[in-house]
Amino acid sequence: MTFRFDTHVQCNYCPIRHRAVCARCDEGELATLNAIKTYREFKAGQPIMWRGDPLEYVASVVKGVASLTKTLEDGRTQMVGLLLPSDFIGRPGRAELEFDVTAATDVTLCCFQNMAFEKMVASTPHLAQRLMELALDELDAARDWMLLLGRKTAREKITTFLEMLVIRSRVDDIEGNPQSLSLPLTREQIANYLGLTLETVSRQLNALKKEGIIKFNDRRSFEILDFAKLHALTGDDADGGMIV
Amino acid sequence: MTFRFDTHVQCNYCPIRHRAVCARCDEGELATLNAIKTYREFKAGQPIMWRGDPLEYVASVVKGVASLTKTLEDGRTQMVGLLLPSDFIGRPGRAELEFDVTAATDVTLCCFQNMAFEKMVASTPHLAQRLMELALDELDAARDWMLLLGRKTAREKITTFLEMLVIRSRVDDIEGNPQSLSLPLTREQIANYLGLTLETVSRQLNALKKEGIIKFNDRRSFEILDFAKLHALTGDDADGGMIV
DNA sequence: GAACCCGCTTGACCTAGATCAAAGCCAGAC
DNA sequence: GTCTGGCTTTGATCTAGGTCAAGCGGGTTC
Repeated sequence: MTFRFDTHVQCNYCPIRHRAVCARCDEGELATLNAIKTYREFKAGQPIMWRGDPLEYVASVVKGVASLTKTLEDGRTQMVGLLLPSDFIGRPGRAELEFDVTAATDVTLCCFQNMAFEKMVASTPHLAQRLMELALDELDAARDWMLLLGRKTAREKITTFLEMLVIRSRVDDIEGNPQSLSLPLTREQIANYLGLTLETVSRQLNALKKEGIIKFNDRRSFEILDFAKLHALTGDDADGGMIV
Repeated sequence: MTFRFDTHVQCNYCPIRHRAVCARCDEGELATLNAIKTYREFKAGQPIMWRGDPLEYVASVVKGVASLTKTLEDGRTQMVGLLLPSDFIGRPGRAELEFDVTAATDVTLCCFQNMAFEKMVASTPHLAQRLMELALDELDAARDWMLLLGRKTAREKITTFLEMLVIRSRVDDIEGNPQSLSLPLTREQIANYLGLTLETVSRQLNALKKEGIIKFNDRRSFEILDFAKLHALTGDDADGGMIV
């Protein structure tokens, strides 16, 4: 089944219905949300929100990939989060963002006007709870990434990143080919996510290809040929908190 | 005024009363919390909680400094958080921790038995709200640190760290000498926080001393001699999100 | 007060990854 | 078809910070 998000899709048919901020809402709550939501589309590369802007709406990512980035005065940038479908943009009780949000691929958002949403959170424990869960998930992810940025080698960073894509996509593409994955970022974006340069990313990726661990179909999609070897290169322990 | 935390201090006299998880609680709510709280003390270096342990209690740091650390299988470790007075340990709705918590200095905690606390959160919006705020604060801090770990130079890392100590201590030591700051971590701990080696930390610190930007009183306390120069070395923009 | 330990400093050297530079490879525009 | 511009690859070189190693307080123990 495919959807067109430029129309007002019913929540029941929404692909992220059971994982997004609305996951725990009952039919009544959903109806209320449904009334205040609007879809917005962004082309790859388009800015979604800027750091410091007043936060007019909050949103769930329905489709596509968005990135959160921070920048130093001289232009060095670091991605501080990658938003995949069902992830949430916006922070309850905060007036503005601490980073830029950009569409990495074409993105569809399910947006809620901020004030209305806040009001609804205050009176809907199901929403408040879920928001807390999502915030804690992000915090865990941020801390895993701190370990990666501070202590992992280039090789470990790349393999950890690829493994994360596999794990997240297993959840996401229910019907899709589980082997062939899309690489939603350019080499430069990957570099900014991993705290590397784009040259190092390119070299590592091609080295993994030569070693028969991964294979590219085209430049933006790849397959894992040897998952065990990939995992062994991440530096994480065998069980490692990641549930596969 | 000084307190002895081995006795059951009244919340009203608690030094972190207005910033900790209980900040928004009214008198009645405070009484309930007061009834279920206990103080615990830890000597510097002692483990407070281990990763993967079931979370028996949650706590506020009343006094001292605790660290959150993650470790790779080969022993490389990265600090993923530094808990100063009023910071909270534990995560609502989560059964276990994703990292180790260790006392960096002597630490006093105000502990709440987990189940009782959870129950109280569910029925006390003041607590739930404050918990959410604290989680988002931690998330912001984690993301600032991701930028530091991924993109800053050793010099920038050290100066950012020192600046953070100054800013946090301005809030903390209301009556203390604002100039002389305690350095609550060893060189090795600082290195683990900044994604460096202890040798590099030592060299950078001594270089800053030679340049007349900081000065050591003894190995564990220092003064900032030139705050403007210090800030200029952090790589952050002039306004930079940090409110000083 | 000698021995020891632990955290720290300092020096010499090395390497992973950055930097600089030059092609190669599409995909879309005209 | 070919031009153009944005990615990507690949090579040569450089360097910040890591690694290894030796020594230095100064606080505690016996």
